Amino acid sequence: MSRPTITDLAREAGVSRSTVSRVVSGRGYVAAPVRARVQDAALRLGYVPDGVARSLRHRTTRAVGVLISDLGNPFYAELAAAVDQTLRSRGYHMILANSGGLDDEEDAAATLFQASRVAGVILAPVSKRATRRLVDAGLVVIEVDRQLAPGECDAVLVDNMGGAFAATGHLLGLGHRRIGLLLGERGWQTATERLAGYRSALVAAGVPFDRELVPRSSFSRDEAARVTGELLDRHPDVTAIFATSNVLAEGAVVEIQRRGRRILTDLSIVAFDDVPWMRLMQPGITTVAQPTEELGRTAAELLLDRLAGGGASNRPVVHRLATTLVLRGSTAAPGR
Amino acid sequence: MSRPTITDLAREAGVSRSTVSRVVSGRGYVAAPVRARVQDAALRLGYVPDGVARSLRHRTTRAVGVLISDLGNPFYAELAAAVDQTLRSRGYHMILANSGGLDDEEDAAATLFQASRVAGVILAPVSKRATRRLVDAGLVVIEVDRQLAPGECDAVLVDNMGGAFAATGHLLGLGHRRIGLLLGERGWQTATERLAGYRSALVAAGVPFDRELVPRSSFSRDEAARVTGELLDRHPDVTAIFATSNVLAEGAVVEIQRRGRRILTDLSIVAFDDVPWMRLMQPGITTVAQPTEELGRTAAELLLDRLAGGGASNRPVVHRLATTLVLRGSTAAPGR
DNA sequence: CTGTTAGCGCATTCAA
DNA sequence: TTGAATGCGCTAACAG
Repeated sequence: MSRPTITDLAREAGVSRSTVSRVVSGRGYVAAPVRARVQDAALRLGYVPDGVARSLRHRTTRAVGVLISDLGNPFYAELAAAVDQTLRSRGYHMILANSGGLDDEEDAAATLFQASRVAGVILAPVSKRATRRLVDAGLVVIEVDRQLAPGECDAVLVDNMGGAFAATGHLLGLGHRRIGLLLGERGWQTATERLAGYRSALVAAGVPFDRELVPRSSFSRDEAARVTGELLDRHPDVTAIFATSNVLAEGAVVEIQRRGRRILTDLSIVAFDDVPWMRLMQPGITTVAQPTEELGRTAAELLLDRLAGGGASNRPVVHRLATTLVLRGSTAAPGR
Repeated sequence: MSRPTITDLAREAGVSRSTVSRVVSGRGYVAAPVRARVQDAALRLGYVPDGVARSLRHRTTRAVGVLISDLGNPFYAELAAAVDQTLRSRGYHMILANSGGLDDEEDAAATLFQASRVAGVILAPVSKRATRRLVDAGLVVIEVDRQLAPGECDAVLVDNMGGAFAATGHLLGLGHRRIGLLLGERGWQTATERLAGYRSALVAAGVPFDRELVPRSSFSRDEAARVTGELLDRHPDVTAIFATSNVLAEGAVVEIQRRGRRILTDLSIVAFDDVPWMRLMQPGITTVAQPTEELGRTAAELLLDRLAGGGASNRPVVHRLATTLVLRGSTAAPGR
């Protein structure tokens, strides 16, 4: 009734358990006819090797812990999909968890990963605590999208500053001087770097930075909508908005529409992170595209290479992937 | 250097391994001071119980295999997120795999789940083979979104026929008589049921069914765009399109825009499956909303209940969740 | 209340 | 080329 083990297989095929082990694991010598007999029995019994027992024996698994902020956000979903695909093509699989950006959840996930004896971890970190703990426990860990523990593990990031510089520069080039910036939570590395890109573009153009144009908000759509409203109320001279994530952009668009203002004609908008709806809008949303699929693939490959190459032997590497400014119709000269 | 085990803990705390086991697993009697001593040692050593060894001993894990078609599709991503959340709140976690709608991939995932000794499986099935194998192996399995093995396991579905009936009825009520239907791959239960809803709404309105208005395509965005183009070319009398998934709707919208036709004014459109961009469009896309979060939560709860209640004791249950027609601006009387 | 013993299913010595 | 023996880390009788 319960699932067959090598012992059942051994009895069925009339050989010892060791021999069965050799054929199912594909290691060691086994005479061809014996091998065939065992394989036959395996098929008959519907035998599937017990990965748990195997893992205990090998003291590691083929599982990789993947921790992202929010599966509902298409950016993270695509990232996870890319990680999964790369992992599977090399015989690994993924234990996926959402942190929701909460460090308690992140800690819980880290514990889960440790307990599961995963081969490694890929995470979009929330606090450096979890990363550090995992690294200290001897696990291979890769930080992705954000880096909170530089020098302690590999990281795969995008050029946030360059992307933000390009986006802001594009608006400035069109003649905008009062540009609202939707940033999400401060303190997150992506936010900090995108802010830096925005500021340095302003400096390059000789336009003064006005902190009033950078309202505080969370990363949520609704808060982005709210602060967009406040921004437009308090600063009617704002002619463009740079929303530094797909969700923030969504909030901004919702609010602009709610007020009956029209994108492009009344207000230019640039986003960060290209997601499908931005192409569907009319006009399409100009945005800084991230190489999301490459981000996930690179992280997974880095991890797998570390595993093959014997862990954290060499020093940590950091990949910075380039972004691309995708011009669509949502940006034009002000006051048109 | 390697991770501490109960043996290390036992030595550190000066007790036997069984006692350590009792305190870390929280089962059995342990004197308070001894307990404290062990917990102390655990903290000092950074001990985390080995879930693999535990699983081997218990002959089951706290992992649930989750198989969906495509993480990149917001419907599945949201579904997976809901499953994950419910699972985690009850101490389980998720091994997530993408089938991409391919039965080979599904088989591979089923094998992985079996090998991983998951407590149960939630899947959006591709072929009945995998479900059957899993059920035969004694696993608790829940089919979600589609049911391919009726009577063999629980299923959580939405009222596809009712939703399609409502959507089509809405268009008919506005006066449309020639309604294109984008269905995706035939043979998928969702497609079949949505087609049935479309047809019965036509019957109810006394409008003849024309198979020419139901072009063949896959579920991909690009193919949806292509067949939308062909449909509009061959049948200029079509005044409305019903796209039965969010991705198909995306393709239809892209093609309509490419031709410079305008939604609502030139052509009404109704979708199935409410995703964020449909609210962002102007006009917003009228659609049949699925209770996606509830779908995932219900599936997870059903699974967990089965596990608690001792497996597949009682007969399979099927949940049919209601859909809601969300009226937005993309539908109007024809020829306006 | 605590320790001893045995074994979950598998892979790996080591002998034969 | 095959089999016997051992142990991965943990839990569950059972005896003390």
